[in-house]
Amino acid sequence: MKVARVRRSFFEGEPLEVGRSLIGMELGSDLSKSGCGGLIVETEVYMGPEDRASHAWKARRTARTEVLFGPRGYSYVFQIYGMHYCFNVVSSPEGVGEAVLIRALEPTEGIELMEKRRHTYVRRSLCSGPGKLVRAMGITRALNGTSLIDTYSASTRLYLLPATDTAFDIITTTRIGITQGADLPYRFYVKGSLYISRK
DNA sequence: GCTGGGATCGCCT
DNA sequence: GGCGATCCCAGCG
Repeated sequence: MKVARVRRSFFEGEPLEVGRSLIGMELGSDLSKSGCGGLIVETEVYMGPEDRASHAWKARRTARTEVLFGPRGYSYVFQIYGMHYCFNVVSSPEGVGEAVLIRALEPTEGIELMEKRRHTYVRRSLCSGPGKLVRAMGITRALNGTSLIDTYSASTRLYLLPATDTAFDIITTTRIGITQGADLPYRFYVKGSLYISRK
């Protein structure tokens, strides 16, 4: 049983530091009594109203982004390109809208289940992208607004565990797939990892 | 009310 | 490397 989840205070740091600190942590899901998860090897930070790439740009709120403007430590899951989903963790206090996008995992648990969900046995491709890891982990829009901190209960089925192995270097670079704010160094990944979405 | 673009992925050449 | 799939929402009228 996973119990040592991260605490709310983890998300109270400076946004870019939170994004960087998530590297090496374990993200897991325990859905339908079948756990799976992996080590976070790639993240991107989306700032609040001032970040043109952020859904919180101009502090515009919609039904879709409501969770993004909620309290820290909750999952923000949204659909992209009509067919994929992205998973974020809200890292700002209520009303601000900063979040960290989880972009890639090194698979560690429930590999067979993730292979089944992804229809591939290629380990390095299982979770090497935001849409891929969401599919592999069984994360759906139903998990939008799920707490990732402190308590573990029947309704909180996603968890984050502190990094156990921190013997890696982190590369800081620009975010992927955006046009606005494309020059900002808000992306982090594990140097040399086989499991990142792109160099 | 219509149109175009988006924090993607997998298949094609 | 290029492209289509396919939904949400912003911008325009």
